[in-house]
Order: sequence, then structure tokens, then C-alpha cells
Amino acid sequence: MDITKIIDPLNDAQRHAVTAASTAMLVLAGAGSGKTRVLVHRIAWQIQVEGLSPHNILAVTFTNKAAREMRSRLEELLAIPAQTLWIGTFHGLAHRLLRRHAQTAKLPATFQVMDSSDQLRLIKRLLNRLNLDEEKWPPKQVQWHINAQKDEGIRARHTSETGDPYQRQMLAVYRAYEDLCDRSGMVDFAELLLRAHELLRDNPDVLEFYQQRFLQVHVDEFQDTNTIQYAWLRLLTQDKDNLFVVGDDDQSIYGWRGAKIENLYKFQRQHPNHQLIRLEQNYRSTGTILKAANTLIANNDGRMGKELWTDSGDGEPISLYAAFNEQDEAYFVVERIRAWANEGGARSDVAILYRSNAQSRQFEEKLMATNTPYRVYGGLRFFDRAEIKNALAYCRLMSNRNDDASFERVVNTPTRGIGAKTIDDIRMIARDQEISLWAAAVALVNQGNLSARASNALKSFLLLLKQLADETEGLALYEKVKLVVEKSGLLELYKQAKADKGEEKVENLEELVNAARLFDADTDNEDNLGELDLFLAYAALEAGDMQADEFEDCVQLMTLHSAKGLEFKLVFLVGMEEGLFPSQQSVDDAGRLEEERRLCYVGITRAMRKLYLTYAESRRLYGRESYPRPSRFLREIPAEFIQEVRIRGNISRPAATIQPKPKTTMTTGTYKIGQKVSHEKFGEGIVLQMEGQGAQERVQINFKQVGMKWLMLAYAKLNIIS
DNA sequence: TTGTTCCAGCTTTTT
DNA sequence: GCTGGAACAA
Repeated sequence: MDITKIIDPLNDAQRHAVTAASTAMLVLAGAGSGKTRVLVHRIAWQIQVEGLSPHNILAVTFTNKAAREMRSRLEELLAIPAQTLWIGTFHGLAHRLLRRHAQTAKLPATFQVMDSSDQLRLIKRLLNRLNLDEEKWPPKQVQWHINAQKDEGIRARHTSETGDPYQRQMLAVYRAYEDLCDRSGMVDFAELLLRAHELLRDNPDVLEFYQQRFLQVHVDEFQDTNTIQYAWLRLLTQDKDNLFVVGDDDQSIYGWRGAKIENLYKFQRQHPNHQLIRLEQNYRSTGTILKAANTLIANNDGRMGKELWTDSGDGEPISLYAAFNEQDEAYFVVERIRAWANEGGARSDVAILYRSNAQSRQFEEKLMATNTPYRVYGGLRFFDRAEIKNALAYCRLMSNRNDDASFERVVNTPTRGIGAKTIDDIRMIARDQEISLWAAAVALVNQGNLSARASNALKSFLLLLKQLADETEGLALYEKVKLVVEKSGLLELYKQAKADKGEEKVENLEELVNAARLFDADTDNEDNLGELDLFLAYAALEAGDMQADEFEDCVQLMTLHSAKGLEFKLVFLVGMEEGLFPSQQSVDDAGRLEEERRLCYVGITRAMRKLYLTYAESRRLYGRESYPRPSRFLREIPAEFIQEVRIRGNISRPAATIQPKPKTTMTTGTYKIGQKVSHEKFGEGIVLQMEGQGAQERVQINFKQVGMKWLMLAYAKLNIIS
């Protein structure tokens, strides 16, 4: 037993937290104060010193990345694999519970996990079926509403019908959505948490089993937990005081998606005997950066209180650059990065952080122009790509024929002559008989009142899936996926697709087969569940982390939100302007403004050695020139820490952009403006405009019956009415 | 089916 | 001002 390895690398506060006797513990861990280290060493301590079996420990994180990091650091410290230790994300662990107890949780064994885009599509279909206008009921809003309800642990049946018409309609949609999910065996992300909570709450034997198993429970980023996540933790631990949570109220930046900073206070109330430990020594940034961050965050009310410090000196002052416009801002940042790289700095140590994704473009352009390698975070993820989703949809249908979303996705992909009309018929039957699209399709074929062509096309699809299911029986997972990719015709489809994009898609499909191979190899599958279902869940739950060229030395571009938890030697915090950061939508609400301030705090504390703050005096936004005021956060940082950069003279003023609009050419053809014409389909109308020449010649006509239309003269059969 | 035109929307994001 | 998706013409 090597205790020194566990406690020697710790400072006093950290050691205190790690070695405390089992108790409810709240570790307030400031940015860069070694919070992961405390978690990992705490677990190691419990195993090696207190003799707890890894089997008895649960550790919960928010991201897969954090979970992986924790596991690998723990295995390194303990020098043994820690397989029986449950480390995972809230969603991953909830999924695991539901797979194990699918029947008890009233789920089919082959239930499928939907990601947000699947969910959105399902909601769109549902609204359509309920004859609700998407204008009045924006699918995004409905989705947000449903998820928010679930995050609070509220089911449709918990809400009474008494609200205003809007509430009542929302409730009806929520209820219909629940029905649809249940019927088709689909589970969205919020449902994973809610259902796992209900599983424990309503089944005392299951609850007791896990309560006895998990003698110690650890939670990372506790300030980001929402209501249902905390309720789930409460069930597992009750009042046993075996809950060890690490968090930082000053870094709570996910309130807008249901995170409850109040859970920190709730935890304190519910565990009167808890210990509170503050980690305030920072091992990341210079004294100047920390003092700036401390002063800024002190403007927030109701903090738990914490002041970061370091013993490694003040370092350089923070630089502030007032750019002429957003072009100049990008130019300045890229020049500084080039200077950094020329002096031997690694580009991967540099980050450009912005409030909203839309800001990345100007930097990308300048980086590209100077041949500086860069990487933008937050793009399309591997498992989100259309070709991958299509392939997975076939897999999902193989496993669960009731998966309507997948059915719609691939019933005519690649095209096999099943048109909108046929699909509409299928939908109709499905709605009338309350059955899945698949079952409706089967019924439609059997009825036989379908045109021969449509019937054959549909039959071929049904047959294809049956064949896939038969032929993949007993094959290894990756062979299944491989066969699906080939036999479905997807591979062929993308091979024939127009040169550029098709090739990439073919490669992605091959990569998918490869991912399946790897998944097969390193999943121990202790629960012996359907490997295909597990792979599909993995694809939904771990959509990220398959981004290419991670190893190239490149500048990192990302939003402030995705920068949380990371650190860089050189950080540019750009777009420090009122209306942008803090964002316009936040300035009128004290609570949201405080969250913006915390976001700024997060941004500042990412910097290890040098921080640049920039703003533009003029910025083009949404096609409009604006002259924003510098962000209030700049004023909240004491001037003594800031040095203004003055390098005026080579301002890159935009050349006055006078772009001649393409003139609409007036053709002197048969038609004149004001001419009365008639069209065999659209009826009578009046010519309003003309453009183009020869085969491209078009006319705009205002038809009495159908309104405004552009028609190609080469095709449209028009008659002049004199 | 495919290409085009039109039109709304426009923080932040993981799972 | 740009972009993604829907609607529409051919």
C-alpha cells in the first residue's frame, strides 16, 4: 500500500478533502485548483487505505471525456485496471441501469436512444399529425418545453388541464409525445434520467440493491446538475452522508439548460453534517490573471465565496486591444499568434475564445489566409453526419421495427421509388390504427390496393430489411454493420455521388465499420445485452470525440462554454462588447447577467500565461453595421492589470465595398411588363418583371388565382391575352 | 428526383 | 448577411 503516492502530490486543502473520514463533502474547487486530482485521489484513498472495493464506488461526470480522464488517471495512480468501478456520465449510467432493468422500467429490451435531432424530427412529425401549425408551435420550442418538464421530473400526467390554452395544448403534445415514444420504444436523453430516477424510486428492491452496492458516490461539476440528476443522487445515497461532490458556483454556466446552482445549497441543507472545503490555490494562471478574475466575479451576488491565489508570481499584464472593426480584430489576433509561433510557441497552446459560434468565421478566414493550422470545436460530430445516421437507421430498424424515425429516414434512401404519396398512405394507416409505420407498411402491402409499382417498391424495402436481419444473424458486430452498409445500397449511393463529397461519405461509412470493430473489441459487455443495441446507444450517447487531426499542432477556436475545463498558455478572449458579451438577451435580467459574468470568469481563468482581451469599435452583425460599447466586464477588471495595445497606423480599413448589383436585363421579347397572359395551370395573370436571356429568360407573373410566380419562358406555355 | 429560390432565424451544448 | 431547410417548378 503506497499512501505517499496518493497524498504527497496534494496541498493541505486537497489532502484534507482526500483523507477525510466518510462524510458528506462539498469541495468548492476554483478554476485550476486541481479538482480532478482531488476526485481521483479521494477514490484511490478509499480503495487503498480504507479498503473499499472498487465495486462499491460510483463516480459521475457530465461528459464522456471527463469520465475517461478520471478512469485513466485512477488506473495510473492505482496501477491496476478498475473495471468494476462505475465511472460514467449521468446519461451513460442511467442508460446502463435501464438496460439492466429494462423490464422493470417498462421498456422493451431493444429500446433505442434518440439524440436531440432524432427527437426534433419526431416532434415535427407529431405536430404534423396533430394538425398543429409549425408557425404557431415551433418544434424547437416544443422540444425545449418537453425536455424542461422532464428535467424537473414532471410527466404529462402530473400536470393538470387547468392552464391557459397554450399550456393545455403543450400538455396535449407532451402526452402524445410520451405515447409515441412508449409505443415505438424510443428514449430521449432527458427520459434516460427521468426513467432511471423512477426505476429506483418505484422499485424498492432495485433501489436497495444499488444503495448497498454504492457505498461511496462521487460527483464532478456538481453545480451543473439539474433537478432530476440531484434527485437521482439523493435516492442512491439517502441520508447516508456518503456523497462527495465537487463543484464551483462561479463556473455555473448551464443554467439555461436546467442546471440548478441551488443544488449546492440544497446539498448543504440536506446534509447538516457536511464538510465544506475550498480549493483556492491555483496552479494554472499568473497572479495578474487571477486577480482580474477575482475582481470581476466579486460583482456577483450570493456567491459561496472563494478567492483564487497563486504563489508563482504576477506575470505579464493583460493586454486589451480596441480594434477598428471585426476584420481588424481578427487581423490583430492572427498576427499575435504568428509572432507567438515564430518565437517557438506551440500553436496548440493558443486558444481564441468567443461568445457565439458565428464569431469564428472572421478568424478562420484570417488564419486560412496566413496558412496557420487551426481547429474549430463544436462542428458536426461524426455520428451526426447524414450518411452515418442513415446507416445506423438501418441498424436500428433491424433491431426495432417500430422505430418510426428510422423508418422514415431510410424507407426511400437510397431512392427505391417509394414516393411521398406512398409514405403519406403509410402514415395515414399508422395514425388511424395507432401502429408503427413499419406495421402500417406491411398492412398496406397486404391490402393490395396500391399501384403495382409502389407496391413492388415497398415490398422490396420490407424484404431488404428481412434479408439484412437474416443474413447478419450470428455475425460479429462489425460484420453486421459492414453488411448493412453494403446491402442497403448506401455505399453504392455515395460512391456514385458527385465527386467531392461522396468520397468523404464513403470514407465515413468505412470509419463506421471500423468504429464497430473497435467497440466490439473493448466492450466487456458484462451484462450480455444485444451488442447492436449497445453500439447504437453508444453512437447516441457518445456522438462526439471522433474528430480528426487532433494531433496536428493547431490553434484552437471554440466558444467560452466549450472551453470550460481546458487551459491554454495564450488566450484571446474576443468580442468583448455589450450586446455580444454579455449577450443582448442577458442584459435585462440580473440572473442571466450573472451567468454571463461567470462565463467571462471561466474565459479569463483558461489563460495560463498571457491573456488578450479584444473588442471592435464597429462590428458588422446580421448584415448590419453596429457600434457597440465595450463590454461592462472590461470595466469590472481593475485598470492596473490591463495594458492597452496601441498599434494604430496600419489599420485595415475596409475598402469601400461598392458591389454593382446584377442588373436585371429587360428583354424585348414577346412579353411586356403589364402584359396580360394566361397559363394552362395557373390561369390568368399580369407580367410584372423579366430577366435573363435566351434559355434563361424568365418572367414574373402575378396570377389572379395562385399569386406571384417566376416562370421559365422556355418551358412555360403562355398565351397572350390582348 | 433534382435543382432553384425563398424565407425565417440568429446565444451558449452534452448527453 | 448568411445559412439551412422548405417549397416549388420542371
